[in-house]
Amino acid sequence: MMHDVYRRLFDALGPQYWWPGETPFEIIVGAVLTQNTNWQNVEKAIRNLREDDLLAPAALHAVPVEELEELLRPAGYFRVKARRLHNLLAFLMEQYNGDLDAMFASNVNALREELLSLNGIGPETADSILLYAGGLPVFVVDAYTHRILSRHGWIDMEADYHQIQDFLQGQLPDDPALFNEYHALLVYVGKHYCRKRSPKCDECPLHDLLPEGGPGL
DNA sequence: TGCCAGGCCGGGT
DNA sequence: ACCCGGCATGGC
Repeated sequence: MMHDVYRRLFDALGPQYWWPGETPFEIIVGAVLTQNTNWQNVEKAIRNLREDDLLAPAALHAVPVEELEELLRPAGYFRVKARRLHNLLAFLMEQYNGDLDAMFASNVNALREELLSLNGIGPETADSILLYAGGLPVFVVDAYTHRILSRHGWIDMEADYHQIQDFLQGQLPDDPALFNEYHALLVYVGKHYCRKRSPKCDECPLHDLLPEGGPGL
């Protein structure tokens, strides 16, 4: 079922060319900055970092947290995010000497647990790092995923992160490229057709898959 | 103009 | 175990 949904979305919308970032490190930074935040604001902060040539582990780790705060200000929650990012960078430097390839070469599940143990890295941020920066086969679940799947009645409203992740991965081949494209397509649908307040369900490519009587909320 | 955005943490029941 | 407030900027 969920694989058919993927094919439907891909046929209707085409490839999304995600994640919107150029290097694995930039993707990692973006994953932290985009927590509950509009991507446009994240881009401003990343632009600040790029202008100062700080899009590399050692260089960014060397920036004092107070300076980092100012660079991250446009991304919102800037004090929290400066600490979280610095914290993640310390981990990266201490455990892997800033070598991302080395980090992603380790066991996926072990690495996932390590990331989750860091303050400020929850399941979505960890999985975004693993999939989009590391190319590892982990499905990223986000607010859009939850909303789209629950409105169609495919999952329970109360389903938690891991239930949704297992539900999807259980029906899909273990393919990072597929997980990548699928999540990107869900974000597109979430932004354009499945908004919180003004959903345009009747224009959504999945419209005919809605349950009888319209979407559940 | 208010409401919202690709979460996560910590403290209170 | 659950629930909830806090965190903050910029765009529509």
